[in-house]
Amino acid sequence: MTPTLKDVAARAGVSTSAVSRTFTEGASVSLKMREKVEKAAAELGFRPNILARSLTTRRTKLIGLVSNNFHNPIFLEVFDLFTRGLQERGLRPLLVNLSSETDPAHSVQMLTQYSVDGVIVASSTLPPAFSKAFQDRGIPVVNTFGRYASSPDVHVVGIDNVEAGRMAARELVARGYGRVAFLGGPQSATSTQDRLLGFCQEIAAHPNITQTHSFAEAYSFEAGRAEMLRLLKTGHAEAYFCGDDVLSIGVLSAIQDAALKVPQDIGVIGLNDMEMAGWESIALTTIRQPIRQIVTSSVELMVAMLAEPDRFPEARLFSCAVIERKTLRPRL
Amino acid sequence: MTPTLKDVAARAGVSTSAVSRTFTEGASVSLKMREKVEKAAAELGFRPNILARSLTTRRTKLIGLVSNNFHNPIFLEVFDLFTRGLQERGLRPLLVNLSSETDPAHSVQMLTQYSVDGVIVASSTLPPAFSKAFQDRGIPVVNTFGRYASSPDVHVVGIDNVEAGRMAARELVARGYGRVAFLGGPQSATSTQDRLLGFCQEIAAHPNITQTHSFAEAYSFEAGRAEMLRLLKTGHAEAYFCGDDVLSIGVLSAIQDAALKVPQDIGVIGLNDMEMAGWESIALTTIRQPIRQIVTSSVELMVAMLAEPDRFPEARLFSCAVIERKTLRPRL
DNA sequence: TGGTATTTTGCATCCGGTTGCGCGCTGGGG
DNA sequence: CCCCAGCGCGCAACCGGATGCAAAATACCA
Repeated sequence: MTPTLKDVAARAGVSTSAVSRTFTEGASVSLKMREKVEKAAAELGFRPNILARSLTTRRTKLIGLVSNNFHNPIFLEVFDLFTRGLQERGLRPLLVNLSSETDPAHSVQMLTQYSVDGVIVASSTLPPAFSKAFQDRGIPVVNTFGRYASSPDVHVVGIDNVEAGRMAARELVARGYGRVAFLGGPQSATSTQDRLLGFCQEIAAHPNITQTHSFAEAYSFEAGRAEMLRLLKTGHAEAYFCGDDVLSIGVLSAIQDAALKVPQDIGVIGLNDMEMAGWESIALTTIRQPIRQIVTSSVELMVAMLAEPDRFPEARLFSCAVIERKTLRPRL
Repeated sequence: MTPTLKDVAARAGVSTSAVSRTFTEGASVSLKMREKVEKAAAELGFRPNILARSLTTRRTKLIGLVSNNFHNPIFLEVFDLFTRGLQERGLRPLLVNLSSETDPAHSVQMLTQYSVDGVIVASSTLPPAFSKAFQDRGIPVVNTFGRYASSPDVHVVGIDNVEAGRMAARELVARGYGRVAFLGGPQSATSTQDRLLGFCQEIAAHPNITQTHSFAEAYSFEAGRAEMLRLLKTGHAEAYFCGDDVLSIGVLSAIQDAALKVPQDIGVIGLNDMEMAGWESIALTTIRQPIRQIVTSSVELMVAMLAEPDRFPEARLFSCAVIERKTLRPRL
């Protein structure tokens, strides 16, 4: 069907090695030979089969892109940036959706069966042990949005979630809220844990402010909305720091249902600054996580690891910033 | 590093063929042999290398998943459903983002270099010729969200966009709007063209209703908002059929900016029924496109084509339904 | 022009598996 | 007990391409 090395070699009247070499960067081929081969190849429409090549080169240029977050719109942006970044560098994302796959170990196996050159784990809700499993198999890993402290053996790119929690708390304090709360994502997510930690630390420094917290079941609109509806029944705080924008938007929806006003009755601050947060009908005050930089940096780190596999594990943390819109009352 | 057939064969004291056969479905192996091999394989943690295998079997189980729509949240849902559907059937999505890649022909080449078993083109803004390029290379293609009429040589799964356009028009007519408009996505998208066509057809049957139309530059919030802001300056219609929900939401935002009320001053009906359309703060009246069925059906069609490559091209069209919320005034 | 240094080239082997073919073994029927 | 059928196994070739090595071709220099 598709032409092979052999076909090209036959047509050009040269050995297969010669053909192979013209398609191998840095191989020794005379100009005359190259021209002859390229002509024959062009006529046949030949392109080397990367999978066959990978058998000897041990490079597939396949990168496993693993995530379990397919319900948060911010991840569409993440996938967009990842796929483009990888493509620009000649790498190909093999997408793995862990939402349904019961056993993560299974996808470790699968990705090794496909000889991926590396794996990017884009999630803060997957346990660090998962990322480590690849490492143990000798596969370079980058854990994007991961926790940096607990796993010094895996590369991490993201933000300092503890600091983000503090930042949110400082913002609520600055606006004079007396009863504040954290409404996090899944409690098992390291990002949730860290944001809560930072939040509590900061609030603790202000004895006159009371703090409570609870968790939504997922980083999703529905989960945020459901949790807030529950809270509204039992009495609520003056302001909420939500672990994520999409969660915040769910929360806003619940508040609206209860015929309460934001920011007059309740304040809300999110985290991420997804595109939607800026839409007029939402206008969410939030903490911007520099998604673009995080993803770009993750790709660059992956490329660096491919060149130098024994690279020492590294954490790349980016700083966040408060984006003020209309869901918190003014600073005092 | 990772154990190979040979290693297992050596440890089990059998030929490599025997090992290969125990891992090949339907091959002839005695029970005793199978046990011996499986024991050795388990001890070594052996899994056959799918890429090497593919050289002879000519099956990679890799499916190219091509799209250029990474800004419409509905596509996160689409990717979620696709990846899960493919995974459940042992297929692996190789994701291709065509937004940045200038030359689509390049990705045709790339996907053939990776010997993908099939390609799913999930887009209505890519020209049918693109899907056909795979067909011509002998690669099974499914064009999800494609246009069924113009390309009887490529499998298409989606909706009848002309009918969807009619449906929207009927809805506006039923609510007594006198000056209606279509605000479509990119004019080059077949979906836009067809929806406009149906819309015009239906309105034409009502001589007392006037109709205009214009196009946003992309299926995105910003594009919809920008186009509506422009329209508001030059005088606007009573109701708009937007080619997509995310476009509609952009339109709603623009209307809000102009201090106009929906549905009192302007009516809006979208298309898709993305999750967000149901959120309280948006409450978009829209035409539901059965995304789940479309994607599931696309995957099933792909599986069928893998089993029977010469299958006759087929169009699978699903019907839509109006979901009434709060952006159109009541029926008369 | 001869001789050596340097490229280029082809041969053969290998990457990790699969598979057609033929042989040996087992088993059942006569 | 013999014969033949049929299953199970190993041998060897092959999938598409990369590469070490040595031979061949070219370049360089005196």
